[in-house]
Amino acid sequence: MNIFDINKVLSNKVRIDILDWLKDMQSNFPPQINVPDFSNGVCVCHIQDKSGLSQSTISHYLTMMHKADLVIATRIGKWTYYRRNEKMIKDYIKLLQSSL
Amino acid sequence: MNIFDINKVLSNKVRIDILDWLKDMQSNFPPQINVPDFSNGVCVCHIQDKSGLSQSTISHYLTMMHKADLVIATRIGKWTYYRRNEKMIKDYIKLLQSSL
DNA sequence: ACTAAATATCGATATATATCGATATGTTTG
DNA sequence: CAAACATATCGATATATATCGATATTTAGT
Repeated sequence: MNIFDINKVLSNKVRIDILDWLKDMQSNFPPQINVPDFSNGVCVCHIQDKSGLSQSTISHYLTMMHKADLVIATRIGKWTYYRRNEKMIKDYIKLLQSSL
Repeated sequence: MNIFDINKVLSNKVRIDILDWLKDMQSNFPPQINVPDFSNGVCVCHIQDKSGLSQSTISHYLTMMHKADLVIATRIGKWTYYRRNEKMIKDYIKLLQSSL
């Protein structure tokens, strides 16, 4: 893990927003249809709807957040569900605390 | 204060390094000549020497770090001394902790 | 006032990021 | 297996960032 690489991912308002929305999926997103609950996260299309950006842009953002380990991706059928990687987020903050 | 604006400043290795070097100025920089100690920080030329980048680049970096309130600048004579703004750095980490 | 030194700003260029629409890939279902 | 759908990837373009050398500004000492 590298502070400035993660900071790059987090230097964009929409990506910070996505991480924030995923903190409370029940209130920020419509109920899931193809899975019983939010335990795997939220599908790309709902994040896209909320962001107002194009499908390709949001998919790209989620991919880079996933490469930085900030989110966990789960493919179920046609859908990919994304949720926060709380451990990584905590580790990142701890690293900042100790090294900044 | 805005998380992603500060993250932009901190999404560059050299700028993170500078903040780190300024944590222990005695061991990271030669003794100051025109001022008695490091209480106001380190002059631009010493930071430039350590970084290996051009004078204009380092001056630019320090200016943006200053605009983000991450460092405090003090002009004494021909020299500008930069030191960490510990309060701001703490506030930034706190904000990250509470909002990320 | 003139010169030299330290820093800041300007202008240029190369590289990176943001963002889109189009296309490809993978999955489900008729 | 063909069609439909969700997501991922590609290719393009506009904007931003990194970085330099050159120039301007500020200050100190003659």
